[in-house]
Amino acid sequence: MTRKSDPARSNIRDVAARAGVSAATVSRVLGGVYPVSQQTRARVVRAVRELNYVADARAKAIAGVGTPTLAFVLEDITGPSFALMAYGVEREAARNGHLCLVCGTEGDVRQETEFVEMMRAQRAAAVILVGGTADTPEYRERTRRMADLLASVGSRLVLCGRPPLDAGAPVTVIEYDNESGAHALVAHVLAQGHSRVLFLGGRPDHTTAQGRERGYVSAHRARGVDVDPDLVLHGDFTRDSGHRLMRRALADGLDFTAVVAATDMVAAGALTALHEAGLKVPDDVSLAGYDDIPYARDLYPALTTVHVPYEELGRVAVRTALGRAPGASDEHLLLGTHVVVRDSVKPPKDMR
Amino acid sequence: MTRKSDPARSNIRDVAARAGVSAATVSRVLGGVYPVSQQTRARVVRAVRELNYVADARAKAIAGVGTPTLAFVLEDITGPSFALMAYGVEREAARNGHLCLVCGTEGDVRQETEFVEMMRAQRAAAVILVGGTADTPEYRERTRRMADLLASVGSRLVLCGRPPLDAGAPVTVIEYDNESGAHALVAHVLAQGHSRVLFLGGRPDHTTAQGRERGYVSAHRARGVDVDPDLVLHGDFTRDSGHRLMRRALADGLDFTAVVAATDMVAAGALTALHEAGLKVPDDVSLAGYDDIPYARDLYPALTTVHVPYEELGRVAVRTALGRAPGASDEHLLLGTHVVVRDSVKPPKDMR
DNA sequence: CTGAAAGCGCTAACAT
DNA sequence: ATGTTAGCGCTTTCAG
Repeated sequence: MTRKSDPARSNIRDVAARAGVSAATVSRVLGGVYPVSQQTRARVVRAVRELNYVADARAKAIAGVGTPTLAFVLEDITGPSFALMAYGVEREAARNGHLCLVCGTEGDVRQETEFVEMMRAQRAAAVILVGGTADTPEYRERTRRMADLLASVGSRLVLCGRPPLDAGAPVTVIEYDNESGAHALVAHVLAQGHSRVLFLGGRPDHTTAQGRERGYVSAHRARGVDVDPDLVLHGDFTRDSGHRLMRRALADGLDFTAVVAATDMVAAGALTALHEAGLKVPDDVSLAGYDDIPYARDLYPALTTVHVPYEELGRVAVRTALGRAPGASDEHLLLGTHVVVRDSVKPPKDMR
Repeated sequence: MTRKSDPARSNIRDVAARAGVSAATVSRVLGGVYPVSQQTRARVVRAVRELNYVADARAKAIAGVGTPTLAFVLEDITGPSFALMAYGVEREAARNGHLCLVCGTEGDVRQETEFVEMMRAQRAAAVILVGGTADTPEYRERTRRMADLLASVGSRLVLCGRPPLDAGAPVTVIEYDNESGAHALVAHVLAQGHSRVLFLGGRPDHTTAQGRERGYVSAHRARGVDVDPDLVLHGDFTRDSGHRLMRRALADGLDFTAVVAATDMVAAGALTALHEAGLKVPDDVSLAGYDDIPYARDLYPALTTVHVPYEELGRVAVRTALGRAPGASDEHLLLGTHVVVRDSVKPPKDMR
């Protein structure tokens, strides 16, 4: 028995039949600009309406005229900075008539690899991978392979805030400048007169965390103040990590007058711990964050932090991805950041 | 000239040729379970690897074996509660082997309609529409039409936190209980001894806002305290709205000892305004929010609010959507909420 | 201006 | 176990 399709779903031939024309004609009137007589066009349009017909986008795709698709692969869309990027990506994709697929990986390499392979099968125009990771040989190899595979089907890999690959890989990498952002921020804190500033960092092998930590160190060096290794703590980029680290620092009786957190979320956790300990910010201790997530200014006190143009990052990612030839070799963009001064950093007590 | 495809992209026939078998055989070994001799299988697998072949998912789709897709349409993925739902939707979609398309509408009806039509063309398994709106006849009509159109291609519309349609529409609607959540919250506030509680509401025609406002009113009624109409203000669900409304209330010299905001974002804005005015929460005035977004507990003081199971909402949405027959008529789920007591609500001064 | 037919890349029924 | 042949739903030559 020939697989007769569901009577509800009408296809181009149903429309053609109802309009008394050929499928080719229907395709033409729907296509837009091909010359068709008023008569026929009207009949076809009518049939289309009566049948509520829409051409199957997948069929169009394989015939070469589909809606292009873009994929956005990230760890967890719930993080405010990721959400901002997702927003940028989606908006820019829509602006360019692209559909936008999202995939969460929970930081799991297997899921990431599987998703990318699916996107390759989907013939996605580009796959945007976001979020820092450890920059290991394994990472480079695996990612290089994904880039090549994607390129082989005419797609393109975009790395956003991820370590770049070896030269020649068919990828676009877009980063924001973690090191100089952190440098500027810490310089600001030091300039207020602090000399013992606690750093609440991320995973030691995570490139984003590393960049920010380098900025912390270089700012000290630039000002000629030593960094006390005891003052740099490691955790991850979550609120809970900030909370835990801060409590521990307090319990350990660490000596500091300011704290710089690797992300605003970490700062939020730290702030709560500080409050719990009965410490006032910025009167007793200054606090700064990083990312400038929307909630930063609603913390109390409003958080001094580094603004990262996440939404723009997302937009740029799709723009350059779509602008590039698929097989083109690597390209590297670095977006700037700037510190935004709010109320959480003040000179230390003994300087007032 | 026959449209010879890009030599880089290899198709099933290239693989077949290289392995010295027919396309059908390749399809079979890739398909998995169909009997193929070890010999052939090995050769095919080899050819596949050498060519980095992946079957075109769109072609598979029209042949009837594609990866199903799910669409998530929302106003702005940047809002924390939306992000949470998006997370739930994406995770549950992935768990079920579905791809997840997201579309932002910026609250624009035109964009929404266009997206839904695109999804119909994509033959998405389901389209999940989220976020309250005004429940007008226009809304019902337009949405009913979308539901019918979707149903006509075997897809299904899911309304999440949106006003339900008239009976018989092929939709699934999943709501969270705004009214009783607000009722419980306001009852809690009143129970602390407050009798003049300011309500920072949303758009008067917005169903979510209405539900929460009804809860505010009914809680008063239940306790036999009159609501002063001057104490219910309208804005929208943003942080800025909360800030503005709160400032105005203060400037106008409104008399109240507690404020209940229609969302946590509104509460965050209000809290900032309160701080700016030198008022202490909860010592001078109590404050409560709604939604229990992740940042609620990092506000200072930690915000008493109503927990809405947003992630679960997303998961339930896809589960029921996928579980339902496409043309099935309406179904209505109501998810419960509960108040989470933190530090921002205390008895009023004169009660201590 | 319109239709017949070939093709896009894949799968499945039908033969061997 | 494998190849041949129809499809799937659409677009686009190629002929009129």
